[in-house]
Amino acid sequence: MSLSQSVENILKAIYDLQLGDQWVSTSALADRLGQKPASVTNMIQRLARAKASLVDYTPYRGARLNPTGVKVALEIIRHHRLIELYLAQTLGVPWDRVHDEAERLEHVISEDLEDRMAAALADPRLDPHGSPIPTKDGQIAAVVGVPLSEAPMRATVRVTEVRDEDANLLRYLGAMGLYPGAEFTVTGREPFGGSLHIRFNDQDLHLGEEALPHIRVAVQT
Amino acid sequence: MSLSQSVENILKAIYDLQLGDQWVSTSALADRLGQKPASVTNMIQRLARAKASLVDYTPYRGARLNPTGVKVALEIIRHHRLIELYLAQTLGVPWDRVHDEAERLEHVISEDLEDRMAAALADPRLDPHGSPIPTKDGQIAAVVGVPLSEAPMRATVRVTEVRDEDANLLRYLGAMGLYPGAEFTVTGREPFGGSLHIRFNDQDLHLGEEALPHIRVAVQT
DNA sequence: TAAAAGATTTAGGTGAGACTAAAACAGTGC
DNA sequence: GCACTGTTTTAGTCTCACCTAAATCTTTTA
Repeated sequence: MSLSQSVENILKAIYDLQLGDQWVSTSALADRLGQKPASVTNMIQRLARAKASLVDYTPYRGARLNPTGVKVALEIIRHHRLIELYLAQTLGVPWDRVHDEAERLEHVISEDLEDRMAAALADPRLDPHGSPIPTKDGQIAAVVGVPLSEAPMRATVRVTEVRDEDANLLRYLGAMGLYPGAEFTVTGREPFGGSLHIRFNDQDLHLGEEALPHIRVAVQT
Repeated sequence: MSLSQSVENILKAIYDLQLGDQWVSTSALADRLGQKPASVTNMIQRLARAKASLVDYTPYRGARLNPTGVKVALEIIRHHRLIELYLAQTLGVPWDRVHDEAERLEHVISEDLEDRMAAALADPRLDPHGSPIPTKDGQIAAVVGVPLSEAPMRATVRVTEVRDEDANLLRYLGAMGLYPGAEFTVTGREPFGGSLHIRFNDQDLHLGEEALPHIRVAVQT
């Protein structure tokens, strides 16, 4: 039961976009995958009427993963995040580049290689962006922290996760040393739009509004 | 100028089968690639009439790489062999399994990753099977040694290379410790067929005729 | 509540990469 | 030098993964 890269990518996209047991629209998927909605509809329909189906599909509602689909998606995400951490840790690939590399590698590594990387990293729980790595048996830790946009004013917070898709943001944060684990204080918020001023490491930084949903923080007590 | 995996594979196959500037037949390529001759003809024709052509093709004669094609093929082979060595050395993948893994990975690693692996291995010259790794600028060392079938009787020889495609042979040789660098003596040859008896490490081993062309040795003076 | 706006699907098309069956060609043997 | 044999190409078909344009459905709004 080996899947094409296209299928693996669409499963991953559904997993990422699905909230609870809600449906994911074809246009949201098309957006995420950089394809046209009609193309996604087509793929999803083929996927849904395959024998060993992984997704449920209702016309005009959208798609969602069934339990088997979730398991498969988590396997792919495990590959992705293990590879990211391996590349960062062992080969020194900067954290803003590991995503693109993992995006291609995740589809072609064997289970054996997965196991060897995991062992070399001593069964890690988090990737370089702070995202949890699913276990081999398909468990995934709950998300920690809240989006930075919801952090209270003047609070001291610790970065728990930075979403890995936006290489520019990662480069910017990385240059500042603002990795998961770093602590900073929320010093101000623009009245409209909501971009944020923070104090980190004796520097005042400004985070644009579009960056905030990509950053999760835990408010320190 | 990024090539599909199918195209990369066919270029590699032509490189492997091409002797000097001779033509490689479509059926030989089909054999090597596990496809039908008609499929190969089709692919080659498309390849040959592409603008930036990498292969010459003459109907009923076959295909061969032009200088640009050779350069591209060597880049892919560099990827393949670097990956093999990296997996063996760094992750402990046994030498009979690195080939299959590299076969998939070679098409998806970035130049940056190639460089990082090469640096981690201190710019290696040979892969785990003793095959030369092309340099980044497309040079490749000459083959060392002769096929074991041509080794003289009672000679002491040193293994220089074992072709990586036959996992069973690699497993057998590996179990004996017979890696590149190992020395043994040719003790006997079967009159017909030509399978070989050797003495290595105080053991008498028997190598079937089909194994001999896959093993290259340097005769010790 | 009906029409407009927006989202989604259907219909039809393309190119890559494979296949089979049939036709064309090349090399050999008489 | 011609027929036979085996190789190679041509012709036609299939699936996958995308696309555009047109039709259909859903939701919003007047």
